[in-house]
Amino acid sequence: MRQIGDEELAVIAEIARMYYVEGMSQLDIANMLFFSKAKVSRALRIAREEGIVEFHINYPLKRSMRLESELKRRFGLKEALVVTDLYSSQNTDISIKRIGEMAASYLDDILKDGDMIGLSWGRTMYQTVRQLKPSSPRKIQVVQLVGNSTDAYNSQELDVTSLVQRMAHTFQGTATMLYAPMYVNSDIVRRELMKEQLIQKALDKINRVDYVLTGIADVSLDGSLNSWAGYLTEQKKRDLIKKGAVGYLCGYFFDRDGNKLQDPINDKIIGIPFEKLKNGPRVIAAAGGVDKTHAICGALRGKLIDCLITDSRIAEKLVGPQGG
Amino acid sequence: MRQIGDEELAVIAEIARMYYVEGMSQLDIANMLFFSKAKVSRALRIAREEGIVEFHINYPLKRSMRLESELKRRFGLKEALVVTDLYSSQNTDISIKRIGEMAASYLDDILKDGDMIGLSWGRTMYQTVRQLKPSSPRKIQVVQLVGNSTDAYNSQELDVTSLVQRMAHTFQGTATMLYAPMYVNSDIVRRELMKEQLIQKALDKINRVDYVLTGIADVSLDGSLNSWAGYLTEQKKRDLIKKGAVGYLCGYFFDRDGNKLQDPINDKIIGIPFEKLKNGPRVIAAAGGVDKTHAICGALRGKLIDCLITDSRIAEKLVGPQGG
DNA sequence: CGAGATTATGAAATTAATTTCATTTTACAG
DNA sequence: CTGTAAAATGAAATTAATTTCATAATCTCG
Repeated sequence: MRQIGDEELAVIAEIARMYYVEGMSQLDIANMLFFSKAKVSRALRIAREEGIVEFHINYPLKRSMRLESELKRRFGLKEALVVTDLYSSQNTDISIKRIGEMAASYLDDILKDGDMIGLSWGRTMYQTVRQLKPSSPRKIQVVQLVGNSTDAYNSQELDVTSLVQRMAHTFQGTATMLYAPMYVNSDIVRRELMKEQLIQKALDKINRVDYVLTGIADVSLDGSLNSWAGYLTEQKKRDLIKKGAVGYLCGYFFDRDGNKLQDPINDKIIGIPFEKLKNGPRVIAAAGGVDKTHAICGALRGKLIDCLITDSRIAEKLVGPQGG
Repeated sequence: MRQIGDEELAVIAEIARMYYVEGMSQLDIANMLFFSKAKVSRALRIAREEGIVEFHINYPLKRSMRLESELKRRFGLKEALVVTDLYSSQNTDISIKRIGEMAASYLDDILKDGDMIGLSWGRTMYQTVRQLKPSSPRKIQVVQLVGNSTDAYNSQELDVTSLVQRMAHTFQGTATMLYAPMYVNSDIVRRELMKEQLIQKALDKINRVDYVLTGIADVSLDGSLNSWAGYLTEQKKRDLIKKGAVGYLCGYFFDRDGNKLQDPINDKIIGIPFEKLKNGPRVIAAAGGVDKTHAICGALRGKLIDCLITDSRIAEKLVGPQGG
């Protein structure tokens, strides 16, 4: 993508301010700054694309009580939050933003002084952390649940470590990082690494978290394929799917019944133990997007999660006749 | 103004989300919700007007170092912050928002644990407090500098007390309120009131603040006239202007040299003593808008303030040949 | 330096958003 | 119930924003 200079960015920001904040017309802006109308229009597009201008809706997201109680009943969930729209968006990014907003407000509701919460990685986690607006600060402990993935889609911000630190900072709590890669191939190296003081201490904290906050990824040939690039080969993915993988959560691939998949990759993880997910902390999964139904359904059937935050489109499918 | 129902508000919020957040066209939204295009367009107007959608520009405001140092030199200010535009907005509300944004970021820079800051009232104060985004919490003490004005333009949010509480809450500091009217006509009543424990304690704190944060209002026949309505009669204003009043700050009317105006109204105040402004705390004044130049100039000449936060249009006039 | 490719530009064409205006619906006093 | 005023509505006209397209500027690599 094309690079935008600093000076240019300032002009774009100014144009965005004039248009959105001041409500000037593009024509007036163009005349004032001696630009063509086209240039102003293009500047505004860049402002939106680059996040120079952000839109915020001061109105709470709508929830569907019907779907929430149906989900709870059907899958024995302790809690369910279903974000509804008046229409159904087909855009994954937007679903994820909305689910993240809902998750952020839920966390603000439930977290209390002294709580320990473990964080996983992914776009939904990023959107959740980004949108946290604590109504009051809390001395929570935020713990990194899994090691760092190779490059977290090449973005600093999506990195687990950053998320953990950001969340801790937002609540004015403390952050505990797990300074290790998510997967370590050599058994010997992994075992030794896990004995290191620093790692050991983090793993110990992971075992004591009150809450686990994670996303759920779907494993399919199309789907979120691209996101995984650079860190899971196309071949390996096909292999996993053949073995029955439908979803992925906290580093583990699981099948349609939510069982940990029999594959070496699932034993190379540095992070929260799989069994710990099923008993112990309250596992909050925030997940949505174009089609994560199978993945979420697997996680639900395997009782991997206690609280699901999703959107109405997915919830409808989950409670539908073929759902449970 | 017309009343908008709750259900309708939800629809408007949803439309705003679809248009601004998701980037859908108004036509698509109209088709999806079975509305006319006109209705969607009107809903979006309401969303903007009612603040259901808010625009945020992720780019720092530009400052003019030239004007800042010139102001400091010319008026012996300890500090000056000048917000610049690529163009000159004629809209007072927007100037005030921008100055408030700058003031908010300045406060985040300077306030330290244990600092005591006194707050005055007005639209600029409101915009400042609203836009505070502490980079870290601080145990500051926020003190109400003047009593409550009769109705603060009929708006709860603009009320000094609310501002003080909100600022304290934002920084996670403490709030000290001055539970009294700003002006008390009867000398006896005023003196007795000031002896009350609660008031006395507040006044005592006021005398010990490290910073004073205030706006500056201009006193002129047109100008911000309307804002003062209900609390200063047209006749009284004419009278004050005849006596030489050009500006107003922390409850006091002052003349073009920044001297406290000789008028009974200036002795009926419950709040920070006038002399205290000139020696003691660092007085930070945030002020701008269509024409506050005379008022600000008076305050500067009288050395009523130590730090001025304003916009480039006013700063240019202040440093211009006729300025000092 | 220069040929080819890439990117930037603004006038004009197209598409989208807003406003007008005539009509319908709703609110409400009698 | 009326009758009247006020508010809401959508088709059409107007105005605003975006995209296209032809051209100009800039960058890239031999």
